[in-house]
Amino acid sequence: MTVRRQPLSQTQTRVLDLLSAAGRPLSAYDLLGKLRGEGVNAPPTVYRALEKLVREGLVHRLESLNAFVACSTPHHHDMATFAICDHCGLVTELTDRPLQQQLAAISSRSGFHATRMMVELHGHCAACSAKAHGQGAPDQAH
Amino acid sequence: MTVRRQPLSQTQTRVLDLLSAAGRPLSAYDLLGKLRGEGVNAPPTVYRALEKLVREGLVHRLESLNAFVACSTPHHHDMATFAICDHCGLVTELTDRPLQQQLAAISSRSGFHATRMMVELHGHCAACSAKAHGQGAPDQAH
DNA sequence: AAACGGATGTTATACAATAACACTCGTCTG
DNA sequence: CAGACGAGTGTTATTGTATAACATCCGTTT
Ligand SMILES: [Zn+2]
Ligand SMILES: [Zn+2]
Ligand SMILES: [Zn+2]
Ligand SMILES: [Zn+2]
Repeated sequence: MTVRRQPLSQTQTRVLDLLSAAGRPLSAYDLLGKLRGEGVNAPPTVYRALEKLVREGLVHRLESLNAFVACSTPHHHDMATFAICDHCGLVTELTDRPLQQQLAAISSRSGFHATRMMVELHGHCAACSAKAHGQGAPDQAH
Repeated sequence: MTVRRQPLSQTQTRVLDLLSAAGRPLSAYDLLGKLRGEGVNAPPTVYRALEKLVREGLVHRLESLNAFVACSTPHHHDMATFAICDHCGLVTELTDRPLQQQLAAISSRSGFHATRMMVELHGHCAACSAKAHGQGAPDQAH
């Protein structure tokens, strides 16, 4: 099951690099901000690059944050699972095959055929759970 | 585990009724459109009502659609699972306790403590799958 | 009476995404 | 070679989603 990968354009590469370097989700406008002065001046360019990268499975869109992250292990999956720390903004991409199967099973019980599954968990990461201990500083998303 | 329910205001009741009557997701601006002429003229009022209803567990926000639906079985859950038909717009709220437990288990492997779990499946409902049979009319979201 | 919480109104603004159209460039093709 | 084509981009404008900030109202509490 080899995945054919189209070569990336200048802008697409640049966007992917920025996301990888950030190591956290960035909004399209965050990216646009970083790309101003490099010849990219308007939203459509950024959105088009992101669209391509998502199509290629190199980037995921986090629906609950309106933001994008570089895929941690580009393996061309229709399903992405994320644990999002509402305190420090850390996002961890999880992979769990049984979960994917279970989700497909649950939905198909009602005759549903899933083509795209998104799972986003909000809460607190290990570090922040340890620190906060029930209550503490207000949540932020960086 | 009885859930204390604050009484709803006029506007909150009205928004919930509109969502229930629609039987499908509505955006905040859809709701605002229906409420103009009833004394509601600006987004904040709608968003505040929605915020309250979501807090009370009577309404869910669909992150991947930027829209809201009335909870099919208001049972005050932190977790909601939705199957969204990209063809006809039908949204089905699923409940599966084992899934919730499995998700908690998967995330807690990495020390994550989830407070809110969002699962949204996109694909085709039973009716549309039967009709389309592999390919057919373009998807729409109504 | 004064303070308070909850809801609302109002204006303005920020943030997210797309429409529509023109242009370039490399590749394929007759 | 000329022309068609696809992918990417630039540009301007617009639509859609959500919140900030501040003022008002009202019923309850003290
Ligand atoms: Zn991934
Ligand atoms: Zn954290
Ligand atoms: Zn529900
Ligand atoms: Zn359908």
